[in-house]
Amino acid sequence: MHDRHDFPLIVQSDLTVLLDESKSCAQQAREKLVLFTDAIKRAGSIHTYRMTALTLWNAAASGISSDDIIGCLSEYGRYELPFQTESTVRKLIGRYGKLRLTTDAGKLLLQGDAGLMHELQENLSIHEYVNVFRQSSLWELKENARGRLKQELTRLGYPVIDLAGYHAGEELSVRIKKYTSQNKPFAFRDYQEAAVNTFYKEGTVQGGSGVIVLPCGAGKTIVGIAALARLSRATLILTSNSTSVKQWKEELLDKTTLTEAEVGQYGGTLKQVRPVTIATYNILTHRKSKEADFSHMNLFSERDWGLIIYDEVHLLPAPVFRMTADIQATRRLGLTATLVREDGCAEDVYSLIGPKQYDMQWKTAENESYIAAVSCTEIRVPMQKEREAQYRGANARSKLRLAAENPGKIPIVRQLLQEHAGKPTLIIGQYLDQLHEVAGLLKAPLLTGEVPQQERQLLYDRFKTGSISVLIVSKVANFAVDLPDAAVAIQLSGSFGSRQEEAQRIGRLLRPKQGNNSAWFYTIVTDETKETEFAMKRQLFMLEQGYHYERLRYPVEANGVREAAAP
DNA sequence: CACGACGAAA
DNA sequence: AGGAGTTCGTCGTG
Repeated sequence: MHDRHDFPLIVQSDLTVLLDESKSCAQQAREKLVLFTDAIKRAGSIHTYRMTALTLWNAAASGISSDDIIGCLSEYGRYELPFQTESTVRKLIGRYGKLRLTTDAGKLLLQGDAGLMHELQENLSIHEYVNVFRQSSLWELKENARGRLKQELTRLGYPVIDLAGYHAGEELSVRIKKYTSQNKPFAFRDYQEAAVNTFYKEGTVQGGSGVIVLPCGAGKTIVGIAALARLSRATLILTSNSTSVKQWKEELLDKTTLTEAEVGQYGGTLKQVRPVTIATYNILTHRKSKEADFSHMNLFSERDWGLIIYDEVHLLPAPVFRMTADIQATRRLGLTATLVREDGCAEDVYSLIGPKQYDMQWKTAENESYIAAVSCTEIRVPMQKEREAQYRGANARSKLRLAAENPGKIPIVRQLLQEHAGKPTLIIGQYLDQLHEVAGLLKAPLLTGEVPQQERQLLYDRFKTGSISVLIVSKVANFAVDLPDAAVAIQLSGSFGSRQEEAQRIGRLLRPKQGNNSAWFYTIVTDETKETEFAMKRQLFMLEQGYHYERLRYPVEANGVREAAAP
């Protein structure tokens, strides 16, 4: 075999794949790799990706074959594939499509490969969902088993293709407007149209439930609206917070022929159940006391919904999964910028909402100028000399905080502000103490959870018009949908390895920009502390999306911060 | 009755 | 492994 030491992939026998970024073709390899893996680690230029049953089935659901995967691994692999890797991949991908849920004469059936189903019959956990084992390749299921059986089989390692169909739901007359309320021409972008086409194939039972993954700022709401209009049925929209509820309503009224009287908000003091109803996950899971039922879950049955949209499906709470298991005959559309869940419920999203139907790499959206080009930089500053001893003596949890609140970060912030003077800039942090201090030093306004809505609006407006160019924000910024976009974001501290958080924060920068469509994201961490590790974990998602973090170190001399090379 | 303040929950 | 934010519902006040 000729020398392949310059090839970027190293495939390991535990189904992890190392990508060496420094090799040629690494970017090409990554583009293919991310279609069937998750990113799990980064150490220097070596990125670790992993194939799991779930990543492989999601790949299979979007039309990728074993040959494509084996082909990619062999083409870019430095060594021959380890023993059994190929067969394991083929085995897992092969399971996709082996089991199908169907209906016949009103009965729910599981059909498939006789050998496999014979084997599964040994699993006692399956029996409670089965009415009659008619044949080894055909089981008649209990009426309410559809969701829970899928969940159980997925857990056992066998995905089910659900072809049991959907009930139509209450009809609703709705069309997309050619011109928005402000008389601007409106049309779907190609990828939005394509996403909806995969989700809903007229006259078939395929699609109809699943997840569409699009970058922040690529118009997920618009995709939801397109699906709603395509189906023209009563729709329940679930989302993460009340700002987002308002935003959905505004978009619906702006882009469709739906009237005020047809769109209801369910939450707070308003409990409207209308042909299109928007609610938060929070209210669904709210109970009066620990023992009481989830009384608001009735919302699922209060109308004959033809479609349920799960916005930010990566945030979906456990009780809503349970409810969703019971309504598998209703079409379901999940929307998200990232399928990554830190709580391990990705499997439930797959089995109960549906497989991934469509996704687009953030880098692709950037290349097409749908979103701004963000350059990401991690800046490492040393721990202040006088704090080093304190840091060493501290316990694990105060260590992180000491590192995060390192005052040595402040001069860097000043320098970055100078570099990007005049551009709308967000300074984002995790600890209120630190943020208050920075706000005082920089004489910039601070937005936290305790700032009343009115005042927030005032700050947003002033930021939008440019009368203030720097805004310091706490975690409110993670989900405040109406926070204006910025061109520069500086992250002073962030929470433990939350990829979602990093993605949300960068999402703030993505709206296309005037001029050369550029934006900058800086994350400042204290060198040689736990904080760098956390930062690395947060960056995984963006790395998976093809973003590259530049890394700078700021050496300190006796008299302070030395000038570093401009990024 | 409308509204804001407050505590509890997850 | 933790801090911050959000939301609901209740209670007190004008």
